[in-house]
Amino acid sequence: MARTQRTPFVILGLLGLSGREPRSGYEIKKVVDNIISHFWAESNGQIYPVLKRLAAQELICPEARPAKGRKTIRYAITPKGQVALRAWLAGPPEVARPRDELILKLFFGSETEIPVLIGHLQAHHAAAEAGLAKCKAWQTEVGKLQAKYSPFSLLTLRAGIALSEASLKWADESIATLRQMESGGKVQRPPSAQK
Amino acid sequence: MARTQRTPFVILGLLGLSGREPRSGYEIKKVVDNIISHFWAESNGQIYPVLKRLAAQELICPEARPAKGRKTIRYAITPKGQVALRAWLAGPPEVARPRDELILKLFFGSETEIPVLIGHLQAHHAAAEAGLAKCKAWQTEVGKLQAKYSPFSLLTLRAGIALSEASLKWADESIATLRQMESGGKVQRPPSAQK
DNA sequence: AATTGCATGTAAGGAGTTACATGATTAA
DNA sequence: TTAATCATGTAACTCCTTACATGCAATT
Repeated sequence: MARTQRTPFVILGLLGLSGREPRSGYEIKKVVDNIISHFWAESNGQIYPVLKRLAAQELICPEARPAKGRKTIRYAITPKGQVALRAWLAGPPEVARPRDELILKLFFGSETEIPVLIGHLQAHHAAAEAGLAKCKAWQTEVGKLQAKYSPFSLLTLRAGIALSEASLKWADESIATLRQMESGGKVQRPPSAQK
Repeated sequence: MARTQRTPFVILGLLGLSGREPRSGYEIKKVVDNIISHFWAESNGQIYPVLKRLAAQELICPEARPAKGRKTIRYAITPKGQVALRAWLAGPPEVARPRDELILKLFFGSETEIPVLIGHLQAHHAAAEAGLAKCKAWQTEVGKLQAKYSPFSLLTLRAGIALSEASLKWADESIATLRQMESGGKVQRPPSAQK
């Protein structure tokens, strides 16, 4: 009985955001990818069916005017939908079951050649750096257009930045440790970089 | 066609670890829960079927002697299994699709009362602190028994510690920011705590 | 004698992904 | 005209979890 579905609440949340402008599935997908991609992902195969279900439950409501030109269905959140959203938001956030493949491969490092591990870490480093840059760019963007964005998005961006930076630093240290191990130095313990 | 299953490789990896002592499903589950729980989780409903499949593929091999007393089936990794494990370890680690429910609820914070958000953050803080303590305890344990543990486990513990600490610090700052917002201060931006 | 821990497993069910299908509209 | 983008949707498939079932052994 897998964890209960979160997609409905992502949709309700986004439709409830500033202005409460009705949005189509396509637009929701774009917002997810562009704005909250550093902590959330959704696929179309999930969005469209949920959209229909939410409409059937009257938590969202398809826009009356059929939007001349393209065939787009924009949905708006209903009062009932807002109630459901708020109830969910008030509940304790479920903690994701940890599953970090990079760490796992590192843990089994004795079965691998060190340069391979260093490669994995470098790839992770690059990805984290890209993510960090994106968060920082967003941060200045949000800082400028404070009218458009909620102050809460700054909180979440800070999370992305803090975690990315920590991860980056750890990757650097780990690469250094692995290089030492490789060059014969029997380093049994990574240098304690803590204060 | 969901992401390919990682459980087989967790099992192969653990069976391939120091000593290559054969282990039962029950023991594997305990090792996962006790030693790598800060970055990986497995359920019995996954372990036992995979164990059978791996045995059928001859990547692992059930122990000959039936272990008098209890009915336990211990498996050892085969040479073929080691090849499979190494091939997987050498491949690029897949990055998990991000899905952080705490951050999501924070992002939709305008639909919630601030004290509720603070509660979420405090719960997260407590959990992160517990995780951090566990990693640190393990770190000293591994440091003492260096013969028993690989130096790679120190690398992964450092990851757990670094990430927990960053998360903890972020949570503290966020709680402070929310308190300011609550007490009327129109704080539009969290205090930039970066150097 | 009863409870706890050891130990292996199965059944049901949902979440979520990838990949494909379909078609309209706009820009080159 | 061709390609890219807009836009919605479905099908297949699998991972994974929860919950239950079963029984032996050791302890209290």
